[in-house]
Amino acid sequence: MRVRTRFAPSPTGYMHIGNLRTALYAWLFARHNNGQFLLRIEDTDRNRLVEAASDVIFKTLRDTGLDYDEGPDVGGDYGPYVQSERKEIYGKYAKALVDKGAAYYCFCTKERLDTLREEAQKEGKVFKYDKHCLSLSKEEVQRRLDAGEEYVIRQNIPLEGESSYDDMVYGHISVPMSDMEDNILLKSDGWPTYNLANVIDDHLMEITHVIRGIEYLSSTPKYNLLYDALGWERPKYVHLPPVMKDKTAKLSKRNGDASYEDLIAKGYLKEAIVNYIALLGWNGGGEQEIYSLKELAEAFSLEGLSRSPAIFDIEKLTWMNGEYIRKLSPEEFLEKAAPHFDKALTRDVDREKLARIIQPRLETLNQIEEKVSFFNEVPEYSTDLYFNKKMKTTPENSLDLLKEARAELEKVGDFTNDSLYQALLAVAQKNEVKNGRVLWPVRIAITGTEVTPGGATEIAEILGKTETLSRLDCAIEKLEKSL
RNA sequence: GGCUCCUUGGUCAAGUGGUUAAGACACCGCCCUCUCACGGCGGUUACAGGAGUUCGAAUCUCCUAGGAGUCACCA
Repeated sequence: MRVRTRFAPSPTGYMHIGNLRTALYAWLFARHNNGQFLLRIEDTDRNRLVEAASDVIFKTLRDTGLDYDEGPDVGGDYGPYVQSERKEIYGKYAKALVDKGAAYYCFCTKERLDTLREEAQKEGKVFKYDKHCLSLSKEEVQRRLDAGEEYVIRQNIPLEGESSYDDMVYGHISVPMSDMEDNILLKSDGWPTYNLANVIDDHLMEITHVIRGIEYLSSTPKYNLLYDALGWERPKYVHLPPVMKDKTAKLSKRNGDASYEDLIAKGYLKEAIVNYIALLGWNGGGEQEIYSLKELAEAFSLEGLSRSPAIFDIEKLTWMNGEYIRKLSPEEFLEKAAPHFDKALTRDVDREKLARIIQPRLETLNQIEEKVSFFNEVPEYSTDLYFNKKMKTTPENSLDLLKEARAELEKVGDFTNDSLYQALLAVAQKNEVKNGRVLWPVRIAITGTEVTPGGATEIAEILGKTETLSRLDCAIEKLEKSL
């Protein structure tokens, strides 16, 4: 039997990390087993429609490399893949369930239900529908249907016994019938609820493994009753633990927590995001942490899935992102950095050289802006920056060496790192001081910044001779004034 | 509250009756070094608690505690 998995999100307009991870795992399982992966849009809640929300889903899956064999925008033999285009199908099966006695028409008004709910609450009990309409005779049901009365179709849960199944992650799950309610399968607006739609679609689309969030773990026995009533084979189930923001709260857009788009906007690489979330709830048993999508597909197995919630740790993602940035070829890096350079640089500098010194020092692409701003102009700074204990520099001793350094640098024809470094080293040697005594002040003088990506001579090379000397002159002048 | 599930360092986690209880992030220290970062080396920190089974328990059982999910004409 060929493995078929699916990702079935409801279109909300963004892709949150937990959802993406669910899609990833479903995709990985399918690919690992040489199976098929499909996308289905669950939009049966007509009150919550969001304009063009499916586009975010299409785009994110395409972006991350989670290609689907069937789906709304790619077609397939089991379509349509959007639930709102399958309305008649659900109605048909809802009625079939009624005929089999597994479901029944219910005409109870909102008012009656509310009253019941209130009473239950007063008595401190959990409200459960009382199967009131189950006792209606066939004739009466027909009469009220003919009269055009509003109705829903409810699942008829047996009064006794239990329903159980074996989850591939959580093991044996068993729920007493008495704890299940006669949930609504078909709403009064004619649309199905998730309870009905997921069962019909997963069966019709021949899904072999249902991979979804843990929120469905305890309602799955109810769905199984439907499979049984229809005489359908139940799929295998793989429920996934949640992705948490902290110990007690789930990651959610409502809390302002990062979505996939947000992370991309913050300068994270899609490969790093995918790699990181793959490890949030799964591991291959070994020590490998950096995985390409392809490697993940090869290594993925259900045994590696965790049962406990995982907290989303942006720090580790950030570290991993740094790893991915460093792995980029110079060309790839330049391409990804370009928009940030455009934004950050007002002066014309050699981007290739700049890229070379900055690439190993980045954890996110967005850090480029802050790290290169001194190339545009020297910021306001205090001459206190010339104090450095380890280098044994002070504004006073810096001034003298700066003057000497300036004179030497002016003589350098080949204005490259190596030559510059040699020139400054010579200054240090001549004065019989440690290298830092001259390198530190030079770097401060030409950057006005305590921490820079790269050393004095690397930066001088990028700045160029004219700019370097001019900055040195300004710095010398500034020092003289302050002393 | 009922039901279902979960519980190894701050975080992700390996571990399936006998281990000095891995590794990674973070943190700290040292080295490298023209600052920072990278890299290298080292360090602090964990089996939620309690009973039991067993020669022996992070691993099996039970209880307690904590947490999560669910209990909609949302998915």
